Amino acid sequence: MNNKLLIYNTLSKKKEVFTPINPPLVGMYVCGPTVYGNPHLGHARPAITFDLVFRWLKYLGYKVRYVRNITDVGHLENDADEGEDKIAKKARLEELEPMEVVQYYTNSYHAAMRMLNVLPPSIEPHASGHIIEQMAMIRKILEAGYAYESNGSIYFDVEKYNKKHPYGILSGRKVEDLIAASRELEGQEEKKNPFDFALWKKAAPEHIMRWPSDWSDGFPGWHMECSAMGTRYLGEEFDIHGGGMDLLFPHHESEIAQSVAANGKMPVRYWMHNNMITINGQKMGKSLGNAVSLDEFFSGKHKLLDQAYSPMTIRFFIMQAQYRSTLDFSNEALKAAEKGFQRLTAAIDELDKLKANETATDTVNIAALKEKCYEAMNDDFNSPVLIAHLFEGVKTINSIKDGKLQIDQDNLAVLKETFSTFVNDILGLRPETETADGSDSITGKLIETLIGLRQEARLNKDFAAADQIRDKLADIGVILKDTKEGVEWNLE
RNA sequence: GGUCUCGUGGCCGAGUGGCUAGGCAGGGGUCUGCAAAACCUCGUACAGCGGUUCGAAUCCGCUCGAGACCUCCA
Repeated sequence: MNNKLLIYNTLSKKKEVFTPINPPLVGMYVCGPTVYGNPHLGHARPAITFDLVFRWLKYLGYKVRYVRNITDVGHLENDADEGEDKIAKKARLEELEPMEVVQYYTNSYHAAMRMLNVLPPSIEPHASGHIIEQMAMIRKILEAGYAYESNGSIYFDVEKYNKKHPYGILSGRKVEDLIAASRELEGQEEKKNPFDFALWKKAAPEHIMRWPSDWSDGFPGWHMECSAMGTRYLGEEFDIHGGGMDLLFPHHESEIAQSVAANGKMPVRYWMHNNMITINGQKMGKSLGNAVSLDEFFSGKHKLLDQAYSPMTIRFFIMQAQYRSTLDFSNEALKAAEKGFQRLTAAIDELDKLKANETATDTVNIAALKEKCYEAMNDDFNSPVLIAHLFEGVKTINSIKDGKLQIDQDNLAVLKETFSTFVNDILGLRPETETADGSDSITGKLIETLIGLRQEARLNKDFAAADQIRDKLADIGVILKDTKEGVEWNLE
């Protein structure tokens, strides 16, 4: 187990060996949701991706401080520096306090994350709770001369910054290209250049969310929160910063510029970006109107969905693709994931019941399988390859069960440990169906009784009666399987 | 228009110079009263055209197609 963890770094566009700044400590910051709407499948992707990263780093023995923010202020509609705050707009439309909107959608985000078995981060800071830190950082940028005041608002001077530091180092953009590509938008006369971004915005009179500052009653710009909170909890330099690929520019690019301007150093060693969920080949996004919320997946109530999909099906579906690839949503693909996941969990049930055979002659070697699982995760968190290896294990388990293979005590122990580690702890998958051992409940006893009656019918070769019992049980969601060891049942 | 990414069998999706990815669906078989499950087995895929090479899905060039970012989105 001496292989190294490789992480694809967006900054270098290469896989790099992961070397933390202060081992065994690891600092990781991931951009969380702007809480103005129900969480959708697109939110699940980064949450699950970085949950996997979090779990694996911890498994490797690192002490991880995982910070995932809640954006509850400063995220504007339309142009980054104009338009209404998303939260404030929702509050106005629904006649709620902005913080009511924030609380409501934060709750629903948390609920969805729990369903998906996403571990809570170590710290979940709110932007609105860190206005002081954001103002302090803006002051440092002003003192360093990389920002200017205009009519009560503070803007970052991209052109000046770019003379000493490359603006575009992360996204591969050049300021000259930005000039050419920038559109003429209204209300930008305050800025020296259209691509300058707001650090602080003076609030219009009708704006509800506002704080007093040295410059005006206003609110921080969107990019400020992540820089300020990342610095606050992880230091001026930390290990990993993650988020969706759509945040690469301008959000993350601007974070780098802000931190370099304020602190004089690159804030992050490894930038990680998950790719998008697509639907019919197009990005799933709230503004595109093709987003399906997680609740709709769990209930099946959406016109694009043929059926409901359980949280673990969604989780498995997402992890069957590498995080840097786009993942295309379709009912067919989700159903395939559902079946595959059922096959995996069924094998895990069997694994508990397997017996070792000490006189085994052609016993299987599990150590190699475990090693391959380990290598897959160390290769930039390659969950689809990990899952492929686990399915090799599934085949092994089923063959042992069928008596076609034998396993000794040591290998059986390793096999159980491997599945427990990689399926439960790392992939974070948990079984969803109730197993057949619920025979101590009244319901269980009733089912066992009916199975007994069916077995009598079968002995008497009264197959019509036997099949009728099986069909009726199936109607209420109890599935029977006749095996060599007897009848197994589980709930659908 | 600029920057970038990608095009893998019926579907999803790994791999990225020579060695079976895997899952789902489908065909055939074993087992079973039947069914289900499981196991065995089959399909002979890498957008197109050219080039490099002993050898390319994998490298290079061109063509076609798709997508992302450049404005809020995870």
